[in-house]
Amino acid sequence: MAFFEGIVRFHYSGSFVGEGESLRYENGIVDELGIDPDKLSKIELEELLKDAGCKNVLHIYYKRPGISMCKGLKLIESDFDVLDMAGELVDRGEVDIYVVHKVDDPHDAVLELEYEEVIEVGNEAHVDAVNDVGLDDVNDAGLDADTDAGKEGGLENEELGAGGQDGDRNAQDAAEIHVEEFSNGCAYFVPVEDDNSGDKDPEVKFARSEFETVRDKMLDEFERSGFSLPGFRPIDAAEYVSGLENEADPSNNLNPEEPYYSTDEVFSTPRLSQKMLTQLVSVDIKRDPYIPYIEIIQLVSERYGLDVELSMVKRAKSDVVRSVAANYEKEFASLQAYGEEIKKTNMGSSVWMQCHKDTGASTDETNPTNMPANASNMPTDLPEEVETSHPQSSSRTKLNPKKKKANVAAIVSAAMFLLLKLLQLPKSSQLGIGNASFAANFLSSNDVGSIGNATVNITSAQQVPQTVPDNVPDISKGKAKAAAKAKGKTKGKPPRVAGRVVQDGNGKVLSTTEPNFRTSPKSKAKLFGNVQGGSASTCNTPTPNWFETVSSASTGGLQQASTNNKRPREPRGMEGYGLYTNPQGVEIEDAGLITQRVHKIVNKKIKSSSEVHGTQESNNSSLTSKGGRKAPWKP
DNA sequence: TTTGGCACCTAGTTAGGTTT
DNA sequence: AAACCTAACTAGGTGCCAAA
Repeated sequence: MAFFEGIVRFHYSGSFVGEGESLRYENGIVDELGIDPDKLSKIELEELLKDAGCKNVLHIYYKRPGISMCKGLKLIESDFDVLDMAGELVDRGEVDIYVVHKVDDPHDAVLELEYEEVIEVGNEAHVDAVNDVGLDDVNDAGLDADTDAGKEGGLENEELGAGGQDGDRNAQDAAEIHVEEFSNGCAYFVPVEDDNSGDKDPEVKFARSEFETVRDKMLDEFERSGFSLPGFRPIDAAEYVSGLENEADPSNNLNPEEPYYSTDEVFSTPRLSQKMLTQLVSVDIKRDPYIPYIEIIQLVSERYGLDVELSMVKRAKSDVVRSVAANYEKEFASLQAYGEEIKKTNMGSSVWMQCHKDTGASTDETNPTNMPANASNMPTDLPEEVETSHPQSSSRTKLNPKKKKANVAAIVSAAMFLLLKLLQLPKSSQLGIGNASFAANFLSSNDVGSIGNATVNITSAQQVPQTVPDNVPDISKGKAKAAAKAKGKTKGKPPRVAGRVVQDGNGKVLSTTEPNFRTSPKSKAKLFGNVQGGSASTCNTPTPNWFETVSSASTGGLQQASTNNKRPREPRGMEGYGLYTNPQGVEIEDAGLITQRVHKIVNKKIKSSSEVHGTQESNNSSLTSKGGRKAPWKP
């Protein structure tokens, strides 16, 4: 039940006319609805309009109350805009929404597209008309229409309504202007037709012939539409197979009201290429790199009315992510120069950089950092090679290729880096919703031929605030609570990482101890296979010195890795803790809750007959060697 | 060359069982 | 009841191939 409903006034089926302060929306229908601002979303808005019979929606604007039409219109592009609008609705109690419709006639749409191409070659005469056709480039900053096409042509569009434009001009008007321009010297073609350079080059020659084909088809298209242009080549009826005769002359159509759809490859609806899709969704993917494919498909469907295949979406997303990563690399590469510049231009500045390498060394020697990276303590006595995955990356990517190998020291170094980053947070800091995790796959083989992999996850837990901060808008509190609730669903109490961090008063890390990864003897046995009592895997890698097993509460000795002699419960269980102290040694806070989970999933090529850990310790992967699902295990 | 479809593979989550 | 674990599941990435 809504506690508050604001009045939302929908204006649709009309169009913007006038200019400047006299800009207005005319010939439209107005519907008023009482709406709970908390329930507003872009999809909800579109649904409401759809229910009202409002079709061909191109753009939705809302007008900020109390501000004139020409300055107060804001384009609704995402839920963020809707949130802004909801804020206005709460403040003012009402808000106006204006709908700009698409051009109905497909012919007009074609002309509109082609018309913009004319602008790209710098024909100033058309700039105003573009805005008339569909408010395409009206933005939210006072409707300053600044088109990319206009920019390329060295033009700058005038503010909507302030440039002598007739808002009620329709696409046909635009097309006529377009045609006039063509008949007056065929501006689109002249630069190419007059260019005789490179005639001897076969590629240029071929390109010219292609151009002529395109030009002729385009002229044919105009002819069908009743336009007479210089250079027109009459359509050869022989080119058309039976059933397409009517296309040669629109007047022969049985139903003149029926819109003409060309089957011409140039003017028919172009196929949405993967590259185009990449452009369409790149903003959304950059905004949320973890956006699921299905959401992208829905988004494209809702926003553009296009159905796209999953594999296309996959590739598009992949391209965007790759391009972003490339940018990161460039930016990272310039960090040092940036730091030098800061020191040079701002005397007295200090620049600290913490670098992490994928090689064995964990720090760059040139780094003047006071954050100990413990490179010298990095263990090097772990199993041979590991595969790595990037923190917070859920899957293998091209940037983290399957075959990429790094030594164990690098893995632990990376884990350390993550841990230090976590501990480095000031007392009041939160990582936000979500886990930061690091995973390493240990590929272990040994002389009896078993091959396995283990995953070590170091996960920051409970980083979601228990209470929603006051500065979080009401509208998002529910989501934050839901996320917090969802995070809290993790079962059991995972083991912890122990470490000591000394901070200064500003939360800056002065020193740390190397964290000890503590886990049960059984898990240790599974990882390293050298504990008395046998092991799940039969590899005999020495236990690294950083890997600490929990001692017995009664004997103080190490526990046996055996299901019939399990580690007894201790008051602190297996919990480690992170201790924050100030330089005087006074505890600041319990860093805790940086957890480690150790799993082992072993794909044994030769199954051992002595699986000492019983049913729970089954080392069979749930996957077959072919990647399929195995039948559920039954005792 | 692009796209769709598929197989294969990996990572992360969680329900529910087992052990202590 | 807590700690720990596995199986089942979902989501996603990569490579290959055939068709357009």
